[in-house]
Amino acid sequence: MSEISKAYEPQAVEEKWYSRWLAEGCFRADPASSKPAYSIVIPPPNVTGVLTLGHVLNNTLQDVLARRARMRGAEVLWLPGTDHAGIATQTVVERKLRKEEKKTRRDLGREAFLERVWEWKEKHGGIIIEQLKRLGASCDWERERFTMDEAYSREVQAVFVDLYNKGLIYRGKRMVNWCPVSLTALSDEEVIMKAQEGLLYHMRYELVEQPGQYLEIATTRPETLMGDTAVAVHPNDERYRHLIGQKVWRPFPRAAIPIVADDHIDPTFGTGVLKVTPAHDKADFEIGQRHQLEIIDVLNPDGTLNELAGPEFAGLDRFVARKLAAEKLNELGLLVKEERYQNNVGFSERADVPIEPRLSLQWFLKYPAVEASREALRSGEIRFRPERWANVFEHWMENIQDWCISRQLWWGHRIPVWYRNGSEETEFHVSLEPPADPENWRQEEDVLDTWFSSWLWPFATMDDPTREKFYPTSDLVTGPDIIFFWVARMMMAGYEFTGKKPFSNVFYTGLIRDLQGRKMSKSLGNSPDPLDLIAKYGADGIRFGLLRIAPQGQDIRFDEKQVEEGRNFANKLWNASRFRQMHGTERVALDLETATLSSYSLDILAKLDRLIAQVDAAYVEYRFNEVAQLLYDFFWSEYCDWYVEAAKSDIFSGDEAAKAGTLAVIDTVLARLLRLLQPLMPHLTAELWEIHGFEAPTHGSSHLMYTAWPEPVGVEAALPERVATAKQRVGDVYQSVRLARNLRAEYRIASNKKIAFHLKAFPQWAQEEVGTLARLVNAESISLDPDYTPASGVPRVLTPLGELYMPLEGVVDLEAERSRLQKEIGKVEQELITVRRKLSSEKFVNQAPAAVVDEHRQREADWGQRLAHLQKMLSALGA
RNA sequence: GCGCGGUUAGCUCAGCGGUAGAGCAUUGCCUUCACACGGCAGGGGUCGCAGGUUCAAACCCUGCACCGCGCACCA
Repeated sequence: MSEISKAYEPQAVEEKWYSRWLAEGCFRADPASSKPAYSIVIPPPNVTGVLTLGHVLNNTLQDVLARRARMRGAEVLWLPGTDHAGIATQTVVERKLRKEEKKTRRDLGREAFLERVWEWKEKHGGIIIEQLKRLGASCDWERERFTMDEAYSREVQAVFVDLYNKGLIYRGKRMVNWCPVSLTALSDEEVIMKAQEGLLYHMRYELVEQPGQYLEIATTRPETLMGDTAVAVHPNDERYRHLIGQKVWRPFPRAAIPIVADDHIDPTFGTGVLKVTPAHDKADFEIGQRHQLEIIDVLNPDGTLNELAGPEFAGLDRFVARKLAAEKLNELGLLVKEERYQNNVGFSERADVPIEPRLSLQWFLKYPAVEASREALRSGEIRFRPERWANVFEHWMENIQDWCISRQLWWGHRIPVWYRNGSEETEFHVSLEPPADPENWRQEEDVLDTWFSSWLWPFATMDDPTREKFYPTSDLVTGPDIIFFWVARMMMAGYEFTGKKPFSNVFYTGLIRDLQGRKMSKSLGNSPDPLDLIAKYGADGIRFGLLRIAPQGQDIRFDEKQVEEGRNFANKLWNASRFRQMHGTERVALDLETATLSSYSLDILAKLDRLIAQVDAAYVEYRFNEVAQLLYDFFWSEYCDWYVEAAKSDIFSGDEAAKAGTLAVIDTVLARLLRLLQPLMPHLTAELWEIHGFEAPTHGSSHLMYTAWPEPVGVEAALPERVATAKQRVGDVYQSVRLARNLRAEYRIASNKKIAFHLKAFPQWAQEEVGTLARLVNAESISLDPDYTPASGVPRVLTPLGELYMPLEGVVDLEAERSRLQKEIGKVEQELITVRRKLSSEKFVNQAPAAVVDEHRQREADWGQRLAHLQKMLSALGA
């Protein structure tokens, strides 16, 4: 086994294990299993998507949960798949079509275009699925689903029909958010408010009844004034009260429009006068309804102006028209001023252009099961972690508006509605099947919002036996940015259509940002390709690195250093295993009763037991970063830096019993550690498990991933007194080591130089540990002569094991030693003062918990003893 | 405007009532028989500011400042 390479090389190992797991069906979920069920559905990435760091974090967390559940004896289903992502996918294919064939989708026609999209999907879609495999995701790939699969589509349409029949879906002409680029309506959630630097134009409209008198109006959108059908003031605004009911001249096209009074107007904003454009603003539309105003739509769907805006404007883009309108007002002497102004403008999430409020005929949904969903969170039937996201959810649910679910796209689930030809769409048929006489009917052109299919994901992806076993799902891992888009809607769909919650826990990850705190985005080019990172550091490296810095629901600033750290950790594990293999490949079982166990061994076993308990506790709270950190600290610091170094005494001692005992402990620690790390670093741990030939109880397969989650060794319960003594001694030895190394470093002694030490005034047991102490401080020897009399000025330090002297030829500096000791005494005195001040406070002694007071008393005694000892050493130096 | 986060070592972040921590970076020593993707030792912090509660506050409370996010919006 000594031929294992010096550095861990992840690529080959990761590939080997992943294909082995696939070949052996390790990820397969069996609905007929008698094991308890554990299930997760993947948040389906867009079929157009490529893996981002966000996906890496999100899916690593899911994998950790799934893998740990397997080790705890669950039958695990992690169900993967992709989302058809209506607008995104259609846009990608349209762009390609335009670029390669200079054609639009309309040139091809609906059917031919959809064929192209499917072709594209077959060829390029689902890249992300292959990328997830590189990460080590233990999804049951045989169950991969797509939101446009036949069965899934049917379920989507059935849900539409059902909701229609329940009276929750209706069609209506309403103000919707219109995307002038995608040419479709959007839901409120797909609109992102952004602060914009713009201009506030102050213009004036002449009063019809009082020529030469003007009403000043402030607006950010002069290009819509051609659609103004009124101006409005607040009914109680003294400045304008007398004008209500009169008229003003709209300058172009010139027309007299009324001055109306409406409560919606804020008299303190601008001039207190609002131009009312019912066709192009939601609030204006409502004012228009209240006052029966005419609606003049001056915009085309693509955001250009139409002929109603007048010949000069027809065909102009809205932003070009804005400037022109301002110029024209200026020419007419109607522009009072322009001032810089910051306001919020709604942008289309996909196309990243300002949306237009637009009156159009759309399908809407009144959300079902709203109360059941809210109650689920309140009662704890569903839990969010971190819990603060529940407030966000609650707030949204409170103010919930009907959902515009129709989209003017081709790629998606076509709405199952047919209109009778010639009926002006007043007679229609809502059903899964077309009407019996299809030639007389025409199907609705629109498709459904992508999220109208995603909200069924937790159950529409499952067949009956699967649902029986695995639904409701256990955990959901997703980003808080889709609480409304997805999580809330899944809850409503779950209760409405299955009568059950869709999941028990929702874990919200943080967003991954760059070092400047910016969101990762393609356009900024600040998003590293995870595949490159995997190639460079290994999948386990990136997994561990991200896990370690992923606090609960907090945003993360990503630094490649963190991945490097993960890689280094993997390498350290590799080499610790290599070290073990160098001392024999035979496994030695640990028998606590009979084995020869050093204090160090007992101590590390106790620490291992504590680690297991801490890791379990962290998992209960979904504190993944803590899990990673605990394992990292234990392994690197406690195990490698301290235990293994100390254990070398036994390994190289020639005492076979001591060596065997130590190797058994090493095996015990490594075997448990590999199991604890399996969910985090599945490939590396699988490889090492096999190299070592470890064995453990399993849940039905010999793979590490199916071994039982580790139980504590129970060393403290088995050997309470010996462990207590060992802990005390090991603590003292390690502290002494630190002090001795410090002494060496202070005298600038090269790390590799062996030094002879003398130890005085030691406890009896120190004799047993002096060999290990010598090894750890790289001592030539440590003599224990009680009569040793140091020459004046010999470097010395007081350790828990006694006075340690480091006689060096030519280094006898009385002054230096005196000042070193005095400095040390000064520190100890300071500590004593602090502790004594505390203990002299009556309130502290009477009111603090007894344990805390005792701790302080103990501290006082320790420091006091130490002070006395130091003073003795100082006087021995000769004052 | 309302709400939610954040502010701790040069950087990225843990800690969230009882003597300030990690990784990276930095300084010095070391290629000694697991590992230089490494080891040892060190330097570096009045825990955003101001009050308060408490025997004890980085941690709890109140206010303020700055950064980020969400919701709602005034044209």
